Amino acid sequence: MRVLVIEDNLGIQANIADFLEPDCVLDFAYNGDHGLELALANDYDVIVLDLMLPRRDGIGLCRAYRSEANLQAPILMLTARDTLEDKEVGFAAGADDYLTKPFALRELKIRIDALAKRPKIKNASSLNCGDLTFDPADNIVSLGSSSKPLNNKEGLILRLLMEAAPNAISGETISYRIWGEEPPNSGALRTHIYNLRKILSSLKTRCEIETDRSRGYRLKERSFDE
Amino acid sequence: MRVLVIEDNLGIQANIADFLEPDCVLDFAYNGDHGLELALANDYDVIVLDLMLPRRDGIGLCRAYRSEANLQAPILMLTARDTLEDKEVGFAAGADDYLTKPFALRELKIRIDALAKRPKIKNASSLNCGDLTFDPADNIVSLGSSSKPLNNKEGLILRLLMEAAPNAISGETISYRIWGEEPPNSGALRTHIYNLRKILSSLKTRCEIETDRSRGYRLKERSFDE
DNA sequence: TGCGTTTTGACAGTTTTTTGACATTGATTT
DNA sequence: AAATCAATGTCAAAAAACTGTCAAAACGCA
Repeated sequence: MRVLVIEDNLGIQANIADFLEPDCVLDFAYNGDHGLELALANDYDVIVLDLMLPRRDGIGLCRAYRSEANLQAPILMLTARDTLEDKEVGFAAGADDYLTKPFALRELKIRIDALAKRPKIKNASSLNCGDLTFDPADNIVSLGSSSKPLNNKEGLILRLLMEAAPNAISGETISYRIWGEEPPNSGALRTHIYNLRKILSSLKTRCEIETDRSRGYRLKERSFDE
Repeated sequence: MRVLVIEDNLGIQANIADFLEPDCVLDFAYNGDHGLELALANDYDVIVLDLMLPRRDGIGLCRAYRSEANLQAPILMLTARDTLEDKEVGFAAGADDYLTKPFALRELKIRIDALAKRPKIKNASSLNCGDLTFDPADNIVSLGSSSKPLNNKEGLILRLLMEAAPNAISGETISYRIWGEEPPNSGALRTHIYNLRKILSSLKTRCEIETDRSRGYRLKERSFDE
């Protein structure tokens, strides 16, 4: 079972780690931004979310996750706030369970197990931009009736481009989202972009990958006069 | 939203009714037998279950429901018992949430709403995909009159594939669901898929296990022209 | 022990991913 | 305007990863 714990208090973190570690693979995030990033990038069975976080508020994180994530893991909120209003806000933001501090670790464990049992919700998964459609579930780009399968990396890159569109996304960001801390040490990304472009143009789409020199890439619909 | 409330205390019942009635269609059961009967016969969005019941204990009811119901509604347990052991027993019996008396009606409402959001689990006794039928109870796949028994692992894998169909399910996920944290350290899964394929093709089914390279396997019905 | 189940390990074939060498581009400096 | 430099495009080929195949070994149980 994979669990993401977004909690800045190191003591609580350590407790949770000790208690859950035998049964779970745990990832930790120490602030909201990092937490959201991990949550979106990976497929967890449960997300444990403290509401008091540096960098990004837990409620906001939860909302953002619910609206952006493709595969929705259940979220268990953890907080010292225990008024009904707080709970209402938490559940309204998309929580699935709510535990107030101090709590027993065993109860946390029990509730995590219960949450993990329920099936995950899939968000409507297909993306589009201009005349193009991309379905990350099966890595297929299509324009009307014609379509092409992408391989894994190409799919990831196109997904990032589509999610970012019409803004540019930096090569560094793409690289980090795909490879994490250790990207290949040569211009692999360049090659993938090159291949993606070939595939897109073979589809005769009006979308193309623009490069914004030294800033990144952008997926854009060509205007008629080009 | 349809909610079944299994609760013998008339006062609590009335309170719940008053509070939830505007948003929910409520059914009430006053004892365990009646509760189980209603639960199995109807399709509720949530079941609120008091644990102290005449005629049939709530825990037993919950277990019975989980093993017998085809469409599994989430169960919220309601009880005065608040020790961790009680909660453990409750969740182990199949509860999805657990609220101890006395509780605020608003909190009950909030949690009911949260539970209702999640999709219900299907407990279909037999699965099918295209022309194939698989009965997980006795591990037999069949197509019309011809059928083949599967061994344990093959059955588990076919079940996962059928549940996921028509989507792909990753090798990692299958592996985790079958072996947990410690999968065999060699390509056992590959071998099982290989054998499953042989069995399927011996049945002359139009379903086949497609592989989605680097993303997993998918059970798919061949189209006519293939 | 014997038998069915499950895992292992080796190999081959395929696809994906990375590498590296070189060309091109655009901005900046001289 | 020419020279320069970093960023990017292009492409083929090497490397790595993934998958299918199958026989044999290990396991678990009656």
